[in-house]
Amino acid sequence: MEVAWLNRPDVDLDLTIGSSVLHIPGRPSAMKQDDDDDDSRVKTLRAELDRASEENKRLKELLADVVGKYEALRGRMSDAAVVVTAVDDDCSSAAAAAASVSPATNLKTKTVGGAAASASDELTSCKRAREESKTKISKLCVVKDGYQWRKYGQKVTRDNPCPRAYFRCSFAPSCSVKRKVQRSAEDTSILVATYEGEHNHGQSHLSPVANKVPAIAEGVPVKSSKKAAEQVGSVTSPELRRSLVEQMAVTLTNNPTFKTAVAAAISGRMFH
DNA sequence: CGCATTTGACCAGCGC
DNA sequence: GCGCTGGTCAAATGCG
Repeated sequence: MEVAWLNRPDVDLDLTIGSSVLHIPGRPSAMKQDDDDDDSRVKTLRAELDRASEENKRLKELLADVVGKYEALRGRMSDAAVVVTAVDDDCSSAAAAAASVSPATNLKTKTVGGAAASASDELTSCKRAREESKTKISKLCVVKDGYQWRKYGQKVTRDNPCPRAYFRCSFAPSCSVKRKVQRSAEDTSILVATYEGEHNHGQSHLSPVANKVPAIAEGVPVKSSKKAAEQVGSVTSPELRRSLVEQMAVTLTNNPTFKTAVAAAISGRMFH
């Protein structure tokens, strides 16, 4: 959209009227009385015109300001559209496993389409916040990596005030994989996940290899722990990385909640 | 009523 | 041996 009329040549906003406008050439100056009257009238008119010019100037500045803000807003709208599009399109190049920035109402563990989403300690501890504002989009990420996790413990560790949650894979009773999830001490918006062990069973909707990048699977920029780093290190080949990216892309593309959440988050940033 | 989560208690490893 | 810390257990609790 464009404020086209602003640039039209037939619309001239400059209403400044110079003193010459009031000059009446060739007028006889003999009649003193009339001259005095004229002088006072001229002064009055000039003063009025000065006021009008002043107001015009102010209005012009105001309009310029509004147009500037409009253009800025338009630019941000474009950027937002690019982001959404990127999520939509670049899903084909995103990382492995399902990760979703979800509305808080999805925080509780649910089984969806055979895959399970496990909530971390932080997620469950924020139930109150969820109840307080169900319409707000949470910054928290619902963990969704294709496996079913069962929480079996929680502990506050020494180096981090945020509690650490312990999960076991409940997809198969014999599976010994464990997962630890803890909010980063430096940035509480970051969830750090650590995986231990290997799944000895198939995955519900993702290939087992996706599980080897737990950090990415959490949908958060993870500061990899030693063990997680070891596991991530096992998928450093470009082919494998590409594969993981494609898998995550598909998952995100098919996740309407993710799209909605991203759009809501963007609009929330724009108007606050 | 069944299942998942919560949470305090317990255990093991490690450093002093 | 003691204390600290991380990890696990299991009874209690909540929810659908």
